[in-house]
Amino acid sequence: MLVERTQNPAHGDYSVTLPLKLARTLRRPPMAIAEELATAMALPAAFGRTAVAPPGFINVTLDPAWLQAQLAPIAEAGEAWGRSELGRGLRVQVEFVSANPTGPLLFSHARGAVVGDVSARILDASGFDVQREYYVNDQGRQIRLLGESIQARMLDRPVPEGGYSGDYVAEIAAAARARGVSPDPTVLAGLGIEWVQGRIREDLARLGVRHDNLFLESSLYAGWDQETMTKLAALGRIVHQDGATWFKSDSGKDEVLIKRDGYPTYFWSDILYHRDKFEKRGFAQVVDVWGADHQGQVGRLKEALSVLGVDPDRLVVLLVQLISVKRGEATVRMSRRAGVGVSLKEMLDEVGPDAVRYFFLLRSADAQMEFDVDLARRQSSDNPVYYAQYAHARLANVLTFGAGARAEPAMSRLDSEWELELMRVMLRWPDVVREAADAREPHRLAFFTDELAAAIHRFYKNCRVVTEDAPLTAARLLLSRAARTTIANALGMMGVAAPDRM
RNA sequence: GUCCCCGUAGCUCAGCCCGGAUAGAGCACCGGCCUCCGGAGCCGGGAGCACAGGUUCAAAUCCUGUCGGGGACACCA
Repeated sequence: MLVERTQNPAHGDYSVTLPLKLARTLRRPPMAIAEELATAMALPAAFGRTAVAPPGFINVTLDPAWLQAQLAPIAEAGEAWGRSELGRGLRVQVEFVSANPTGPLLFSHARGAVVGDVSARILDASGFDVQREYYVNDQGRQIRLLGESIQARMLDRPVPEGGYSGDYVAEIAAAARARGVSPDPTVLAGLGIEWVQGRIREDLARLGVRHDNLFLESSLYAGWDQETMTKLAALGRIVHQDGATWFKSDSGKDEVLIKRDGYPTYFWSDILYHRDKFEKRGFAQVVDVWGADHQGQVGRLKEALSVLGVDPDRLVVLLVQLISVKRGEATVRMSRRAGVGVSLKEMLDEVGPDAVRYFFLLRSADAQMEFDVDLARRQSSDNPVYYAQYAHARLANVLTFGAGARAEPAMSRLDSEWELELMRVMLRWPDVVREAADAREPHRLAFFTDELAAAIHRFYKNCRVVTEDAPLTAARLLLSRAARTTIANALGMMGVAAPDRM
């Protein structure tokens, strides 16, 4: 039987639409079915009353006494409130950011960083064994160009075609000179990668993002490549043509694996890398967070995995849509490839990590978005993140204020619309986490948090917590503790601070 | 030409996967609220499902098409 939440609280907490769906097959009026079903239903004690409403809904309402009885356990559970073991310790990897180590992170990378990080936090809270990985393209043309660019800088030569020319290149060159490193492009590339990775780690740390593992692309070519190539050849999937090595696809559109110049394509390294995740390291599931501009690569990678005997459904690719940054009247579209735009560091300086995270989480990953820098800066105190943080700070404050109270809480007196509404909202928290995990949609956390904060503010404004009435005060303090626990956990799962004062 | 994402209030976005009862939020705008736990707040107000068909008792939600915006279709990364 389908039970769903009502949109309108006046209709109760849950509704059953089965009578409407049965009307045709039973050839009876839906209202009559509803009446009969409502009488026959055996409901758990949590439900107070049921009502039948036209054209054939059965509405059920949670019993206030049941709601009130949930508060103490929530406050008691603390950080555990909302966590579950639904994942049963299944090994899952979330791979995100993975930007080439050829320059500092751009603001556009931050969206994937936040989506990946919070996805990992959600899976972790749901009882999965999560590893966060960063894949480092530490070889190939771009890395050679990085080395040559640093060399050019050291020797005061022009930057090579397609090379890198940012200030950081000069910094690396200066550091190399200071350390007496010889101007050899290969050595300098290694130095450059090290420097850039350090800088990336720094920026991510400021954003509250960390990885458990760095995986080097170069490690894929120590035998794993031959082994995989042999396997594909045995499967009849390898074709040599025009001096290159191709993957024979069922789509009719073959793809190059090894170029005529002997270097591997990204497709080839992707195959090796993902086969490594599943076959060598044994992850049950892998979540990749990619920019939308890589969308075309999902299908071919899954086909290759499938050919190699890996169930492609074990790989989930979250495609994060591109963002544009608006400054004044100018809008700059940012793509990973464009290589131009605002640096992450700059944006962290301007807006702060909490606002950046919350702002990204207030959009679903598959929607393009525009980030208005001037707005984010100018109206920082109106930013939704402060609304949520303030709700937490208010509760922290009132709990301190009422700390001395000693009385048996009169739970049944928490019966105003604001108190009951706050309980209803906070009790949804475990469902929100589960749904966010199932759907891989971190943004659900932010929308829930916003709703919870609103319920907290309304409760606070309409129900004075600390009064002469000791039993009522005790009950409202307990409600405040449960609400604070919930919003602290929600903010925490998003990696956003939950301050006691602000 | 083919494929993917998007089109909901003046602006930025939820809701669509899994169809239900007056479609939500923030910002902006208008009007109220500080003798009392923090006014970064609360209360009230106007305004919207791109378009056209179809399926259904019921469509923002499912299907088809059209029109817009973005992205992808390399021996680039």
